[in-house]
Amino acid sequence: MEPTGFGFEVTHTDGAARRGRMQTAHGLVETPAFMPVGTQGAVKGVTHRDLESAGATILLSNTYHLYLRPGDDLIARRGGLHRFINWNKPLLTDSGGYQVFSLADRRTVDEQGAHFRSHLDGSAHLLTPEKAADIQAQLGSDIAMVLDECLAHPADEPAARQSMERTLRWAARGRERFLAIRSGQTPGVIVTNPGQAQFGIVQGSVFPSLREESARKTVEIGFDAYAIGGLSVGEPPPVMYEMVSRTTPVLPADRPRYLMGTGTPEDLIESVARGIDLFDCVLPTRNARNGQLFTSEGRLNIKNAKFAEDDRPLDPACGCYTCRTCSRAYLRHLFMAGEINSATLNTLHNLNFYLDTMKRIRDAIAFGRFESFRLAFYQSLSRQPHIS
RNA sequence: GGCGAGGUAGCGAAGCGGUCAAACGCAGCAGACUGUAAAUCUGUCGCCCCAGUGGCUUCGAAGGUUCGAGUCCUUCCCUCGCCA
Repeated sequence: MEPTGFGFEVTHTDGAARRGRMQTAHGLVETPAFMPVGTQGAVKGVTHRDLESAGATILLSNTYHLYLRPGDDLIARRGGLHRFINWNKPLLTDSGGYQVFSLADRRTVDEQGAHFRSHLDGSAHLLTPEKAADIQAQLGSDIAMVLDECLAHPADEPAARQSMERTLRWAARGRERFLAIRSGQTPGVIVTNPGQAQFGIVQGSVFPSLREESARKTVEIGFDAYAIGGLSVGEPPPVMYEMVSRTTPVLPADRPRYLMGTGTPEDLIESVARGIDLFDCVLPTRNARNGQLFTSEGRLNIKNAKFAEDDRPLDPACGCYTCRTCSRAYLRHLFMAGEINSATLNTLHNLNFYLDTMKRIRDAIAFGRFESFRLAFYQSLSRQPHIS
């Protein structure tokens, strides 16, 4: 373990896939891992207790949203995000880089940073790489992300290069600020987690040479670990897999690799096969609220009329609370009736499915059987495996 | 019994001579969702098909006026309100 409280150890490899242990200031994360998304300090529809019993070991939260409401100062006065939300396990905070993408019509970007008009009250806010580091220091997450520019797809190569190079300059500034905070040179900033680590983010759109250059230069800046950003933004999955394949070999083998914002169960498996250790995605939680459930036999839309009198569990192969206690007919009724329990039960299942899939992936790697796991996974979906 | 208001697609409700198979909302049916402005959004929603500036049948019922009627007239049936 490093002085920061952060460390990583690869315990097994199977092809490019790795199984490992990531140490943070609030505990250990077995990798490959999936991080449920709790943007505003909560995963929508479920309690922390639900998350723990589903096997979540690390949650993701969001700098931009918590800064706007309730404010990082308020959270710092409560002793930091862990204490405020009463989650005593690892936390990662995204920097707000994704909001540069998702709130594109409410912001402008220049060299300084991203100028936002708050979606809550229209007020103006400037998020710089330094500010993102300050906010995250006050939140006290175990892993802070550097501010990047998540570029929309498609982008042409000159634009992608320009954006990637700006992200590199922001990365250097963000890193410098992070180190200054750590060494106590920022009196105005309340540090609520001295063991916080910081990850850099690789950009470069869908251009392999830009991805490779971004990875190399981000590593040169020197972060605790590295993420791949700007994917899962509308490009075809094979393109994303190709970008991952081109990027992971450039990243240090002794540091975790985090593919941001991904993905479908297939995406997770394909990315683990290419050397990814960490994921986050809103898909299991958002789609649960919208009636789409992930099962061992593929996706299922509980809204469909064909489930109205279907007495089977969602996924006979699943042992989650929802599958143990609810029929498809009941879950459909709850959705159609707009019952809050619908969101909760569906979210519980989807997260269980995702986290269980990750556990199976870890076990498969440990036993050196990841490729046969991958093939079996496609077989259960009655689909052809991806071939790169 | 008298006076008044009204009967439009599964429900609610626009429509006041042609551009009406008929706005809009709900319900229904289907789809999308990938570092969460999302319990959201999109499509569809009389019947038929070769799926289109396509065919057919509709706006309480029956008749009528008109080149043309959901829209005007007559009669009837039925709802609701007020008065007896």
